[in-house]
Amino acid sequence: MGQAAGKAPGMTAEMADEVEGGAATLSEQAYRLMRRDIVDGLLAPNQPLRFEFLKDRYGFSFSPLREALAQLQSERLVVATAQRGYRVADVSLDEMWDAINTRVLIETQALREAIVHGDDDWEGAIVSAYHALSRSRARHAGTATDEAAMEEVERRHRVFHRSLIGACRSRWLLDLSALLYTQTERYRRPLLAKMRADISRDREIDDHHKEIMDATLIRDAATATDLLAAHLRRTGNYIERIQG
Amino acid sequence: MGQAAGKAPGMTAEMADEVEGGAATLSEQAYRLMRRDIVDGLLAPNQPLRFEFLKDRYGFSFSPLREALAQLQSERLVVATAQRGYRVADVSLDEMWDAINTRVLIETQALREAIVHGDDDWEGAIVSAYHALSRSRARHAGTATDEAAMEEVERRHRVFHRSLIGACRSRWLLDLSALLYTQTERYRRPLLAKMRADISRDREIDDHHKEIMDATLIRDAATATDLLAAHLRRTGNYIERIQG
DNA sequence: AGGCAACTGATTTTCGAAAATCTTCTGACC
DNA sequence: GGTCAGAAGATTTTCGAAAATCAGTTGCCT
Repeated sequence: MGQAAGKAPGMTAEMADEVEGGAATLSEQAYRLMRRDIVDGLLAPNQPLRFEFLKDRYGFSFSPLREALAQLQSERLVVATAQRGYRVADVSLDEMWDAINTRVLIETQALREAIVHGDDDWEGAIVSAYHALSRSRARHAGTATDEAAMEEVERRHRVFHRSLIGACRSRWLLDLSALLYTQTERYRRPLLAKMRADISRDREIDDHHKEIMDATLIRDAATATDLLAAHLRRTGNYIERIQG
Repeated sequence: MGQAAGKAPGMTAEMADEVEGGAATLSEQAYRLMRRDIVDGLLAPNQPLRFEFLKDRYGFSFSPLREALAQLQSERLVVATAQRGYRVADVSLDEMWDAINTRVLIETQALREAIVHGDDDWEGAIVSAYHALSRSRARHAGTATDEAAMEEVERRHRVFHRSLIGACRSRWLLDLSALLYTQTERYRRPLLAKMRADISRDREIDDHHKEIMDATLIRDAATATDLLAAHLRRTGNYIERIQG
């Protein structure tokens, strides 16, 4: 069972489900679990990652854990210090904005290229992803306490964003997009419950998604990329406001 | 001895010398050595990386080797297949152009930001780096057989390019620039001897570096970034021509 | 001749102990 | 009380053997 599909930096746990049934090594499993927990804030920024603690938490012995940490290190989700182990990489508003702005740079370029190359299937995937997301959001509107519902919305949210750039032919742009998505999720996901409880904002988000989609489908690259950039930055502003 | 300075993705072996005297773990050493050998083409594209082979070659036992490979995997220099080990990531002209174009996207943005934020020290670093590179190139012009001389030129080449974006305040752009630099070096370094023996081209390169520097120093971002993009793509064209 | 199962050898991955290193505590000295 | 050296305990990293898996070969059956 190859890992080529599973090894793009920043690949989400959802996308990894396709190979979950395959023979993922223990280190691969550890990598995914830890990455998820870092992104969700369950492993806190700057938290030391002691091996006995990780062994208790995840049930893996040290070697797979170390391999997973080596990968997470290269993705800047953990920081290694020789002889003194690993800790979760810190977060900050500066880092958040750096990640957002870099993500804007990458994803607007990926969107531009998708708009150039996209075909009917690509358009269909966008429409379908938007539809699923929108319905899911509406069905669970204001439901800020149902974990499974929120996970479903998040999964569809991810699929929607990914579908926009689905026709981009640059492997590097797609990989970096996924990497930066993960980084920015570290700021957004811990605030999910609060954001989802904000009904008017939730409605706004849906509108923004639709505007991005519409501009994309009529192949208006300038408008689509502007809307995407604004959407990403608006989330940053919201997070900044909440964090104080 | 912290590894924060040593862990930026794609950091070159030269920059790592600053921490070489520190207590680098065996896995860190393995990572650096293997990365260098992959970039230099000594570990060939698509070559399986057998652990006994690596143990013989580098003198490390399996655990540090595995950790190093995990890092290289996240940097797309090796490909992992569950239960079947690792192999060096393949190269292709398509991949080269993807890496070059993505590098152009990242580095032109980094240069734009450096031009906005750069101060006298930054300018001084550029001038000094250009001077050192140019002198080194002239001193070793046409010397395509002296390894040490070529390494010196390459080191200075790297320092020059890095100095251009030295005043960029985005950690992400700097890290991604280093990562993409490493990727594109996989195509350039194996052809170094041939390129350095091409005297007229070598003189041209020097001229291009100067033009980029001059535009940067007068803060003409549009010209500087155009020249940088053209420089990077010209190298791609040269490689494409040689490879057939 | 082709297909399949079992076996053998090669290779990868994991395990846990040993070695190495760091951190904290204790006791002696000023 | 403060400082320093040594000891003890905690933690990390590495090692190499065992367990797990893969790849190739052999033998049997149709």
